Amino acid sequence: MSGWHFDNIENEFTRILRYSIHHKEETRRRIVDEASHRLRKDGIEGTGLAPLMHAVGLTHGAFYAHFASKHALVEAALDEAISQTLDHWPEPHDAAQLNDFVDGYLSTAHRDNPADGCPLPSLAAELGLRGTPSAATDALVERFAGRLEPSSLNNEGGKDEERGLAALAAIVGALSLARAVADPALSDRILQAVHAALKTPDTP
Amino acid sequence: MSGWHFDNIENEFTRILRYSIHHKEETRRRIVDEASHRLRKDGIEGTGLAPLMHAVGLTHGAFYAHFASKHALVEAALDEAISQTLDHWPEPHDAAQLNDFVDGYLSTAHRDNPADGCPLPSLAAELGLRGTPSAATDALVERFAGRLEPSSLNNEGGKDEERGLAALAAIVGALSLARAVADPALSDRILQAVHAALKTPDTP
DNA sequence: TGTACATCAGTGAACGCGCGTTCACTGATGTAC
DNA sequence: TGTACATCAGTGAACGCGCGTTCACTGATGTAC
Repeated sequence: MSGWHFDNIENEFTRILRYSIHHKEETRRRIVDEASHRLRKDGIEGTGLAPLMHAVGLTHGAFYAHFASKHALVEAALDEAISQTLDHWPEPHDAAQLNDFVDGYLSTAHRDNPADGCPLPSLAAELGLRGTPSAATDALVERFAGRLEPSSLNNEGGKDEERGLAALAAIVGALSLARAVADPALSDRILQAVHAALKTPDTP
Repeated sequence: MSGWHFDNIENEFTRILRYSIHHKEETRRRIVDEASHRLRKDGIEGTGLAPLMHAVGLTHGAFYAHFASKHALVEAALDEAISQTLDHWPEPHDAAQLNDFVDGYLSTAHRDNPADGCPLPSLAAELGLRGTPSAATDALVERFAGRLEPSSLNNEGGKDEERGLAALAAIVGALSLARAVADPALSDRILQAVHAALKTPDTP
């Protein structure tokens, strides 16, 4: 009797998990993933819900089965972009890995593919102007700056933390500017210039 | 006879200049000026023509008496913002003036008033993503980088031009990030960090 | 001086469109018995 | 096995709104004679 009762509950629970939640979670994940790329490529205002949902293979009406509002999606998609970014450029453990980090960040591939890159160069301005700053952005800044600490922007003075933040500002600014200028040669020179400036003293 | 003829033309010309062109030019100037501030504060997509025109004291219908399209206004307003920026931070002639330059650019006043500041931190991403890069942006980057050349981002190696571009990337990135983060303390630390990194070696 | 006319910056209503959001409905899946 | 019912992710039409853009019109200014 009580066994049957609990079995019933478990079956009900399993059914919900197996079909309802798993399937819905997967769809939600696909929406967030697509949005995280579109956000970095087209900006927040430039990312419309209808085109987004159609890219995922659904009609736009389905959106509100997954999110309360566009703002909720933007938060989730930004978190996803940040998480992908932190995974893509992991903590460097020696000077060589740090150089790889900087090389990759300042590469033309990164400049030319904002959709798959760091959200800071593409979204920092919009996040700042629109007054929707999230703690996630702060976390990305702090963690990225931490990973850049061993590099030295300056010859002496200043704490490591300061150097990391300055290096982050330089690479984010470099990518922003490299994408904004019309002349490809100038764009390359910007990346190169910051690359040279960030060379650690022990790797001349 | 011919004198009367030419006088007539001159009067006609004067009339057109005094009322028509002067008045219209003044109105156009007011539209461009207002737009240049709104662009830096709200972005290109965030700047609507109707609110803009009403801020200038006109109805939105009058807009197309002055500009062929929103795009034409954006170009003019960006040129104006760039020109204002170059005027506001003139060529430094010694280390002290260069330090004033960097101090002003990285000030909390500049961070907190994007409408009156450099268009690069607020507009670089939108200009890059939307694929509307103008030669004016390139000119601002080149000239600003030139003005920052005496500063050294690195202890040695690299040409002056490289150092100027790297310094520009750092201050533009610093402002972008300082505006994007939620925590005011982190925002201040970013400005401070780049400020410390850009201290010239001869002014410790 | 007075009347008829020309100019043209600015008005205000309207257009088609894409936006974020809502909602009654569908249809596949699974349960009840 | 077969029929009646419940669930719920997704559909598709519709909403109000602000956007960039168009256009017939107004009204102040000045000329013609």
